[in-house]
Amino acid sequence: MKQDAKSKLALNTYTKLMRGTESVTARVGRKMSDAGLTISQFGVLEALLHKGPMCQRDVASKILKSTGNITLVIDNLEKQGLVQRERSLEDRRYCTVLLTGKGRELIVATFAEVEAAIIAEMGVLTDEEQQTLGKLCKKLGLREG
Amino acid sequence: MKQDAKSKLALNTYTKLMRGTESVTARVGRKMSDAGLTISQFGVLEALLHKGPMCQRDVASKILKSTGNITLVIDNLEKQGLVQRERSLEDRRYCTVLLTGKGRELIVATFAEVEAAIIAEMGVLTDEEQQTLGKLCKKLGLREG
DNA sequence: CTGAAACGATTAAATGTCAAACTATTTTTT
DNA sequence: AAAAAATAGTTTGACATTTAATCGTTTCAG
Repeated sequence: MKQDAKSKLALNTYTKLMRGTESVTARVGRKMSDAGLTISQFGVLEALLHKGPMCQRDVASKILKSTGNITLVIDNLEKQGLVQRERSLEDRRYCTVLLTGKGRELIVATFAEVEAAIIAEMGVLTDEEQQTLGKLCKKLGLREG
Repeated sequence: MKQDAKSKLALNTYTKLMRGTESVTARVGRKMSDAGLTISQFGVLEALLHKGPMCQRDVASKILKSTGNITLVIDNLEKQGLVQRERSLEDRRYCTVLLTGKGRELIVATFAEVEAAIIAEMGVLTDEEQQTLGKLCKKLGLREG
């Protein structure tokens, strides 16, 4: 294949990857916003649900956002009574963040919705296609830079 | 395959898709921020470069953002002297947005950088893999909802 | 033990994002 | 032609995001 055609293929593939992903993200994201949650808020609650209480730094690394960001997201979740901060007694630099009852209820229900939406989205691909897609995406993500 | 395993596969594929795409986006996006442009700003300039002057509504639909958003992005580009607004004379509701010389220079150079980065990113996949990835992503994006 | 370095969290400033309300202009209806 | 509907753009308010600066706390080295 000529270099020029190779470039076109690469750009074309990139575009399809972006469009497809955005499209899926938008539809799955709607389940979150239907529940009154942003994607980040959902991510925080989901991490707390599945990994248990943790400090803000760990939350940040779990959802791949900056710590400055997490402060605000948790502020907003706290205002809504979905999570609670507890300053650690042993090391007062740490804030442990934990779900409230209300928060747990909401994230359990919303997670189920989101999970179903993801399964529906991926359902347009056969199992084999999904495996292939996963493999290719993993390859793309590898060279962490 | 059992339903449970099917669900796991779907969630797993979704995660890989998101991670891989984020990873690529971050690295390609660095070329834009190196040039002092945000992703949105790049998108606007690129549209103007390749499609020629257009009104804000068309810019918005081209980069898939809300019109309220575009107003601000173009405000910021205008402040930097990269684009220029011209109120249409026939229909005064329309603003035609066009590149300045400075804007054209910047986007031509930056686009080349970004294009090279994309080609490099996709280069970890063989041509055949790229074709497969493109096809699968297209399938995922289809059911516009 | 004390000062320096490291670390977790917070804050601030710049930009982006959307949705919704609003303005100005044009087109359509009656 | 006047009223109503549609359209392009702007503004506003709430949230997100990053980077960099700052605050308070803890650890560690001398």
